[in-house]
Amino acid sequence: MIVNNLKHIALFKGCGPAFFDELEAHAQLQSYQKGKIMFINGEPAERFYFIKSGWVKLFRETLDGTQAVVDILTAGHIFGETSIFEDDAYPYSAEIVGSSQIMVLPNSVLKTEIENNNKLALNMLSFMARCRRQQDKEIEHLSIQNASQRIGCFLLRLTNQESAGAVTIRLPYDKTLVASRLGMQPETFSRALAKLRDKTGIRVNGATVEVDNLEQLSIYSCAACSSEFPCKNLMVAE
Amino acid sequence: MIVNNLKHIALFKGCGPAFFDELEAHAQLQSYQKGKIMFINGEPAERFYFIKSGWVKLFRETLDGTQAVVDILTAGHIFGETSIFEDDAYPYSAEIVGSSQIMVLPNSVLKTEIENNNKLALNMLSFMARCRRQQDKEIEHLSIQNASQRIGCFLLRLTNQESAGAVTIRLPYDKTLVASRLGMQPETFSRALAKLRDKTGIRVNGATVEVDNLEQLSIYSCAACSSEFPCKNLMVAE
DNA sequence: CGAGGGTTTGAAGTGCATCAAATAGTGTGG
DNA sequence: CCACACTATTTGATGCACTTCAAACCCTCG
Repeated sequence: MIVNNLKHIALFKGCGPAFFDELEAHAQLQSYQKGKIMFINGEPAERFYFIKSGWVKLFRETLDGTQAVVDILTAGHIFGETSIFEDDAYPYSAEIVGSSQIMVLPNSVLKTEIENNNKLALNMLSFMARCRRQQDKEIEHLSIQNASQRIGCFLLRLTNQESAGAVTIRLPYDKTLVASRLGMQPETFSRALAKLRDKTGIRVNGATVEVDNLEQLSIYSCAACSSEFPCKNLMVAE
Repeated sequence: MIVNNLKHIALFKGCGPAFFDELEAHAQLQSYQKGKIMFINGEPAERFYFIKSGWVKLFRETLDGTQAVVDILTAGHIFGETSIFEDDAYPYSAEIVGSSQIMVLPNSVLKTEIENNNKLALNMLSFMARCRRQQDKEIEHLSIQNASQRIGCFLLRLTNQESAGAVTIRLPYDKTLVASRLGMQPETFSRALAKLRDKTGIRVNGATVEVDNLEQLSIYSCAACSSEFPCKNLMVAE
């Protein structure tokens, strides 16, 4: 079954075989190239999507063309599903930013199942609660962290929190894209990363960042954050 | 019954009398003075709260004491309820900012009911979806609107969208508090409001703002917003 | 009337954006 | 394998928006 991947994500834990059969009946696995727009903000939302591989950017844009990046997702994440609670319209636009394999699924099946299967409704609630918490943090960071600290925080989220000592981090996508994800200009990103390097002793080489002392990075970045120390992982993995 | 107010809010539509009886059995109606801290971020979350009257500020603060205001709520809103999906810990702190009458209720009853009553779970999902959408907007505004535009947007949300012509708006609380709600300093608020006045022809007198031409205000404020024009109401009323 | 908080104003500094241009890196066809 | 085109990234110079610190002003309330 092509929907097998879905069986392992937390959101669908506790859903019966009938549900997966129904999904399978309408599922399509597709490949998309960088630049492809999956849907745009406000469009009627008939489908949700599961990312098997690749990268997807969620964003909104104003009349004058300025973009606000909502999130950038990768393998294992779903998107477009929340629209079933919001007038069946997508609350953001989605664009492929790295060639992706994506499973296309009907929202109607999900909606029906949520209405009838309380377990799924509860999973969905936990999921949404985690998203809200993440968004809360996002708001906090935008208002009280400076550019360098936001980058540091971003790097910390890329490490597996467990590793205490030295780590090597690879930026998952373009620096320009990271910049937009963090709500700053590419030029600012470049300068702020250089400043972070000077302040915390990290070494930057292209998309590779080496950190000898995670704690020092944490002290600098998390100074302006309400999170417990050290920073809890903010990723909403599925 | 003191919980009668709860019967009319959208979240609890479809809940049976047994649920309200159970709530009633543990409900307390209390009065609190300005300055009272209801709970702090991270504390075990045993209760949720319904505001009968007054104003409550939700916020988080960093080690160095900087505050990030999450939201400011008034009569008809509930808070502290999302913690039941988040390790039973409050995700923010709550402080009374205007003397309030508040109904104190046990989270356990709510949790049990959500687990057993699918209708309530679905209501909760809609509610959370609306909150997420609001937060999305919040993030967008912080990153692409300037101070004056954020104030204009805030004023527009205080009007009842219907009224097309001239309106008189009263700021619901301190200018200092409005400033923090919008993520700016009181000084910046003062100057940005003056700028907004010059740009849109509104008249400001203490806490009273008179708008002759809502559209002009809307054009100025919503230029940097992805919302449909004019701005949809963002309040998450209950 | 005087104390104290809220609000405004002034002056100076900081951080980020913007515009412009140089540099590095990548993929292309010859 | 090189030259070229194109994009990503960095660097420099400048301006604007917001913050910060300081002080004045205003308003309310005892």
